[in-house]
Amino acid sequence: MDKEVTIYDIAEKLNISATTVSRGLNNNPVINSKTREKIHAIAKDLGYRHNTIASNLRKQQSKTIGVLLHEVNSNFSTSVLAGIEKTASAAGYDLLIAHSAEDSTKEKANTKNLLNKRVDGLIVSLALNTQETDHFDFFFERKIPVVFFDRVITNSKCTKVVIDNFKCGYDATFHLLKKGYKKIAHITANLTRNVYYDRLEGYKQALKEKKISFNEDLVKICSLDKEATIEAVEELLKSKPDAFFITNDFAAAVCINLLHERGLNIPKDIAVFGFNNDVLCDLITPKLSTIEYPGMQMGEVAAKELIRQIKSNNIPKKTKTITIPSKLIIRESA
Amino acid sequence: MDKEVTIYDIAEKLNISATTVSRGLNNNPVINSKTREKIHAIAKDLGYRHNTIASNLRKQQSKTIGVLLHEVNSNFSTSVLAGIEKTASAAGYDLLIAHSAEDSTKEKANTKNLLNKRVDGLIVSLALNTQETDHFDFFFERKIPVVFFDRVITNSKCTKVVIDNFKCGYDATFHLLKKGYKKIAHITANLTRNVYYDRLEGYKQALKEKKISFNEDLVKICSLDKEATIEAVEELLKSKPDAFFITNDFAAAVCINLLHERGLNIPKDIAVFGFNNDVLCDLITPKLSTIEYPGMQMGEVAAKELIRQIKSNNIPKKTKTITIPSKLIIRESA
DNA sequence: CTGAAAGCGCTAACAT
DNA sequence: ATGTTAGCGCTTTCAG
Repeated sequence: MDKEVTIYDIAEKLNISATTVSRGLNNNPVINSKTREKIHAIAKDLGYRHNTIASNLRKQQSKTIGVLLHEVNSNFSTSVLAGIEKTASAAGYDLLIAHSAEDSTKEKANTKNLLNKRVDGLIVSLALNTQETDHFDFFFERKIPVVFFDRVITNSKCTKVVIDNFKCGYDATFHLLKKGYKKIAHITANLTRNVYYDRLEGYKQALKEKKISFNEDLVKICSLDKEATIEAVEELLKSKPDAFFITNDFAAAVCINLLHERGLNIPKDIAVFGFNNDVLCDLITPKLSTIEYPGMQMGEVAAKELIRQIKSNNIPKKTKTITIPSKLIIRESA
Repeated sequence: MDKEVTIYDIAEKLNISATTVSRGLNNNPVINSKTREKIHAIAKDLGYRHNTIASNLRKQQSKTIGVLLHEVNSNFSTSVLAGIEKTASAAGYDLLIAHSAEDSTKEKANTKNLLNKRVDGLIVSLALNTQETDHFDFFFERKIPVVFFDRVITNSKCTKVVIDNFKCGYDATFHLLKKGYKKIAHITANLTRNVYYDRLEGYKQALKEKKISFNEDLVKICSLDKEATIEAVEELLKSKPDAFFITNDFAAAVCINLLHERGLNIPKDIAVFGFNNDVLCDLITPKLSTIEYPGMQMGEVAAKELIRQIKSNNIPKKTKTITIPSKLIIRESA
């Protein structure tokens, strides 16, 4: 690497102090505007670039937000990411993004790395198999703000941005029941994650209100990818359900394909209800009824709250839950 | 913020020098293993965390790769991102991600920011409306490796990872012609971006070989989002095409929906051919024929090449183009 | 195997 | 309005 130009080089050239140069470059109003202009001119001339690392070391901050995602390769994750990016960059924060690939071990390593990188705050969605969450204690102890979204910690005191998963599970199931479907299969994922647990509880509650007893055989836990979903649907079909409530639109679309192959008509013979309101809902046949799950908004709200906590240096003492509105989107499949 | 523990605190506690502590923490083999263990123990005890910022300042590196995306909210972008992330994190690099939201001005600002942040290298896909590319000169001048992928600079000497867009455009068109379609409409985006330009050239070449004269009225440039696509399809239908070749699967799916609404049978009345091999291709009816566009692999290759250049400190003097294999995926729609 | 000294580039406190 | 001094926390000589 060629020698980098520093503020000292500029100072020397102008016969002034490095301090003045620093102030000039930062447009500190205390500096004579003539001097400031000269500084900027020489800086440009010499090809100076601000050394954010040195500045950050001195200022003891990074102006960077760590984002810990369980997976980046999904529509929902990216919507959230887009929301975070938009809000953070508007406030002058950079994003350091890590993803855990649904692996708790990697999540821990990433947490530590982001801590070392001195991120000013952290936005997290937990990996599927994360059980203990003590790797976040480092942040809590140091009073570095952490905001969880979607897949959140359930026991610890923390800030979380979620949708009302219980209500969504309830509403979807209730909608199916109201339409006359009685034997509703449910495909979902690891119940240690709040999102899936709460939806299942909502499902149960709706059944209860309609005096339908809960049948364990109608519930399948799987990873919601294509193969796992096909397996789950095939298994569930043995119990002859008249509807599927699946906590992921992609998986629901896979299910619809399989039902079509079996010659079933949707929604006449069997209904399918998804979750997320992914773009694909509108593009498949029949169009998928689902729950709107506003990822972009979730990202925006999470980032906004985190930045607020960073700036005010004020972390809520108690659990703070922000609930994003969600709603039923009824299309053709149910 | 509570006072952070530094290597000096550890040194004091053990009555050794900070140098030794530093070496111990970095597992420098020159240090007595007993001493090393003691250092690690105390470090843990005091809640020490490595200060990457200070370390980076001293070492004059950041172990960070800047990623400049034109948009994060798409399946393709995220596949690439996942590929980059996987490769980079395996090699110990962090990702600083910025997106330009298809805006050249934002792209420039991001470039500068990443430069200041001392990223060790840059991976870029250009915004739709970027014309001049002198904002990358800062990197070239400083011999900081830059790898472009997908939407690349066409004139300047640089490293690029692409698919053979010309061939893809040719193959898709040729396939349609071979199947007997003769009046092929083409919907694509801004032709200053190589990807769209090259595909159009491929389209023209295939027509030429089949002695079909190029008809400008059958080509529409648009942003490929839902509204723009609908408008483009409606406009093109006036020319009574018997096939659509659309350079984006999502837009192709929107087109199929619209054609269904018009009561047209696909592929009997009219064919639709997409681009990307998005997951939705398999889920819509009819299943979409398309071009496989391996985003994940593109990301992996781009990151691997960038890291190679960083480590070897060896930037190719001439343009280096890496072409990722792509292929036709024939399903039901064409 | 360990330590002393220096310095990465910047900015904040304290002068003037 | 500008300058002096010091130090953020680490690693890298160089010396023992």
